[in-house]
Amino acid sequence: MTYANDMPLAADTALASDLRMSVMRLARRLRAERTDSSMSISQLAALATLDRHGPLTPGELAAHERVQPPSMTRIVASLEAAELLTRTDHPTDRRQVLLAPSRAGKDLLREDRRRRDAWLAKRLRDLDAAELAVLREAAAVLERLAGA
Amino acid sequence: MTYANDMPLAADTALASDLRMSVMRLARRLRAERTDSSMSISQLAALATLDRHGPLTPGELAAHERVQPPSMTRIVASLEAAELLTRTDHPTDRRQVLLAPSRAGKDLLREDRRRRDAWLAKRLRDLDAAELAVLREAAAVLERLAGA
DNA sequence: TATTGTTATACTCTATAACTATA
DNA sequence: TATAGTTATAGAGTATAACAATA
Repeated sequence: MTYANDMPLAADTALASDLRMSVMRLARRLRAERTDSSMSISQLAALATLDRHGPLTPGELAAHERVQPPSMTRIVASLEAAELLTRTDHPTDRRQVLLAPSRAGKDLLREDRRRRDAWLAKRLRDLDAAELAVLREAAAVLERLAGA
Repeated sequence: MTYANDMPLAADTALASDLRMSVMRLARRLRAERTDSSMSISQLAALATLDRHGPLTPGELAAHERVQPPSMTRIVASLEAAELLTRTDHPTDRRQVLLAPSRAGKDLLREDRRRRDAWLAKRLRDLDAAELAVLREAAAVLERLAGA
């Protein structure tokens, strides 16, 4: 029985509301489990983006993080001072530079992820098999929703 | 077959990682759908807490929002200036005051939720019946995880 | 004397505008 | 002349310390 496409819009609206609240609430809890309070959210986010996308110029990184270039200049400077990223010359354009996480930067990101995963994994142990199965399927669907 | 409780811990760690990433990513998208850019995140969050928990004193509200009392003084002052909340005298202690959202404040919160729900509901229409069923069950599980 | 809330002041983060170096 | 990045400066938002009013 595939009634979902025929259901009144109200049903999806209620699901949207429930889902939004539970997702936002869990996200707040996960956010609170940050590793290193010495690095700000913006600094960690910029470093994580470099780790995901590979080397970027400051301008590209600013665009990705939706901040203005001067703001990224400061974020990059602080990460560089902490030796969490490295700058290398752009191969063809001497105005530009390429940024990448250093070994220490990668280690910090890995530790950050590890701690958050550990917090969540610990709570997953309180769930039964059926609930875990639901989450396994839901993770993929949530990912698609976010990317849409 | 209920193998989940017997599975090696690594399996839950992988699920934790996948789930964390998808939840955080969706939360970012939902956050970006804010209604009213004239009110900051902190202001909106404080107002929403008053709406959920009923009248609170400034001190209680500061504790809920994890900010210091002087910071809450400023947030409350701005909400009051915008006529989004009201202050009433505490019934027994003249040092304290009770804060509650005004009618306009409730309307603003409702509009904010409506817009976010609409964004998500629109995307839910792209899913099939099985995926919607998974999300219906997952919403409850996620809620429990967040509250744990 | 302790507690609630506010005022005074400083720090962090981000923005816009102006500047330097390179294309 | 246009573009990449930085420096100078200003505006939010939050914190700590000091203060006023009430318990």
